[in-house]
Amino acid sequence: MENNTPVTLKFLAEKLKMSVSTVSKALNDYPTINSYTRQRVKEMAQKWHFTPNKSALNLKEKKSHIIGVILPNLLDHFFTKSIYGIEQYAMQKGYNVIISQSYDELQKEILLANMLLRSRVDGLIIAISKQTKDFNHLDQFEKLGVPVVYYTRNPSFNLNCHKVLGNTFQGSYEATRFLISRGHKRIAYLGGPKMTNFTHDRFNGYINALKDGGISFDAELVAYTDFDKENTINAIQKLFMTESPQPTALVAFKEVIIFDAIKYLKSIKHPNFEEIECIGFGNTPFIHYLDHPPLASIEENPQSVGKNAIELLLKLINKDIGIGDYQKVMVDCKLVLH
Amino acid sequence: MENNTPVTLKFLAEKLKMSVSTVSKALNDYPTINSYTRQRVKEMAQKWHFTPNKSALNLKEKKSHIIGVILPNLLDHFFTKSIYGIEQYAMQKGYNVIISQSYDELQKEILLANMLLRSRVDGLIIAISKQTKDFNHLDQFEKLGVPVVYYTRNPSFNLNCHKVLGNTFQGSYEATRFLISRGHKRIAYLGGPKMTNFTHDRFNGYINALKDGGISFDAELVAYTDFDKENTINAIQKLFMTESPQPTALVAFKEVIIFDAIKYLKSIKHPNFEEIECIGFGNTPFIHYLDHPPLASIEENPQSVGKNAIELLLKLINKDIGIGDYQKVMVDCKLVLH
DNA sequence: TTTACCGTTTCAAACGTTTGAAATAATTTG
DNA sequence: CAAATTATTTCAAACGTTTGAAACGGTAAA
Repeated sequence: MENNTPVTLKFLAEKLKMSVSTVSKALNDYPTINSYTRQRVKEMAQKWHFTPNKSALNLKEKKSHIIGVILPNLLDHFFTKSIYGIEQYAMQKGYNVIISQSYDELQKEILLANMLLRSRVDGLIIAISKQTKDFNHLDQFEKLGVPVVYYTRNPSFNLNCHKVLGNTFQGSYEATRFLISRGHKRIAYLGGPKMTNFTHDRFNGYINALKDGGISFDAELVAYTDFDKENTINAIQKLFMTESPQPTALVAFKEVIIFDAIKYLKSIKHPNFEEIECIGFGNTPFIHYLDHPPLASIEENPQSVGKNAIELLLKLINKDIGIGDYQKVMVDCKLVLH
Repeated sequence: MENNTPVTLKFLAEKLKMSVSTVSKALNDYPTINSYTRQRVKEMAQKWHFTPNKSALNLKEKKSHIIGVILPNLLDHFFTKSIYGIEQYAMQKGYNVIISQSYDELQKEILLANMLLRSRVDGLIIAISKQTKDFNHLDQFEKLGVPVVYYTRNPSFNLNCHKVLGNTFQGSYEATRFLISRGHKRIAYLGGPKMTNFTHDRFNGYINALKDGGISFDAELVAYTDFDKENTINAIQKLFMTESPQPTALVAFKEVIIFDAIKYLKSIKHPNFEEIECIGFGNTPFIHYLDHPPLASIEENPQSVGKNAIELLLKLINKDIGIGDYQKVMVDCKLVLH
């Protein structure tokens, strides 16, 4: 409008008839700069809406001020909400966030990781794909000094890495205890893909709750699936189409899986599917439209998980924490009744 | 690993005992460079995994290679899917995408717009909030030569701007015709927030379909709402709690609104809510879990809308199209039966 | 008057790239 | 064999910022 020459330090310096370095130092509050000069510079900068050129700064500081985020997909509300926590905090600290989806495919994840590495991101936050068992494509980040924070999903074997996880043990413990308190004796457990440890903790929460509640464990009440409907149906068949006494309640590793389960039981006209009380991880807004909504949801506080992940990552980037000093952050879950 | 000095042009030049400019020109296929030299340079670059430093390039080219995207939220699957179209194409062309959510609030949108402008994005793609009536915060982009593409949501009055829209006229026309073909005589129309024109086109599609189908228009069959449940209930009351003959079908500006409608009708035990045939915009994966799913969905092809938006934006950034030569792109909808 | 020492400002190099102009090397021409 | 021409490489400036070192003007001490 007024002028189309870019407002740079040089521009301000010419207006003020002083050198570029004086202007720079004045804006950065160098003590050697005369306070009157500093004031004049700041006024001029404000008047012209000066903003330091990020590319120049990046070049100088050898940083990109970009954080890479890889997650399986954006259709899962957990991830969508966690992004809000990440973006909010990153933006505040002057970082930009690049979000990319692996669609739970290892090949795609590798491609994205390489892409982000080439983009020279300053750090990476990742929820690994369900296929990821090998971590070469992620280890290269740390080798180059780029910190990586694993969030939500975490390799089952003891990998040395920074992680931010939902306290799924506590989540399924509470859910199971709640079901026990409602009088259930036969509570089924439906677990997720075995390759990521998020199954493991949930299962232990269930087991411990049973023990503490004085109910003996029955392996027939446990089945596994993933995000594939067919596998879910198989699992449901294992749990509900047996000779032994049927389960009257269900704890599932993901709430959406319960929807598939109920739909299937309904389709085969399972005699008392309406009475089965289900609780799963997640808190889908959609739930209220269902005729047979789950009894409760385990709210995973995705926003908090996201915020913790970015907070940790920034500490690593700023070397407040050593890259080899591996951290583990747990975020509690909360049982939400409907 | 092998070495921690950064792989730059200078680094390669020293290895090859030639000047930085030769290396640069060889990599950029300058015809003045000897082909043998070029080959040697390229081999060396490959060997050391050379990638040009983006910050340096950005500084030189006076670009950020960042595209800003502002959208109301990520919980709506339309937006989530449209992002995929945007990101995919942008990444391919060497651009990064910053996504931010306005939560349909004008104040937040203004904040984000200013933030992105200060971040020196090369272009902006925006789905305006439902509160946006004034465009100062967006006009400043074009004034500074930063192109803006409005997508999906478009100001109702005739604003000169670049837009990529779903062909909602065609979408609701087809939906209405389909309902007529199934014998419906009283088809209600439930529209959305009036401030954005996306209501307008949909309504016209409905009207024209009625006309072409030989059904006379009845103002009593039209009501408006937004994303607020209470307003939806009011609208449903207007449509379904009257003396005059009840509607037997419904066309809604958003599919999720239908869920609220059905839920309400069910809760008040509306005598024949199960027979009402509904069609809305959107194609929610969730639909299959409902006991009374809509008859059909109007698929808006969000991915294609996103892709068209970023394609147009990049053309504007590269000045293949003049910033003042306003473009309008329409993406057809498709009726999906369930 | 010279020297020393402030407080303040400016110089100059650096970050990694591109690119027109200038310099050099190689080849052809007369 | 010198001159002209062409092919190839290098120089140097620029993009906008930061920052240690050098320079400046002024005052105080010797």
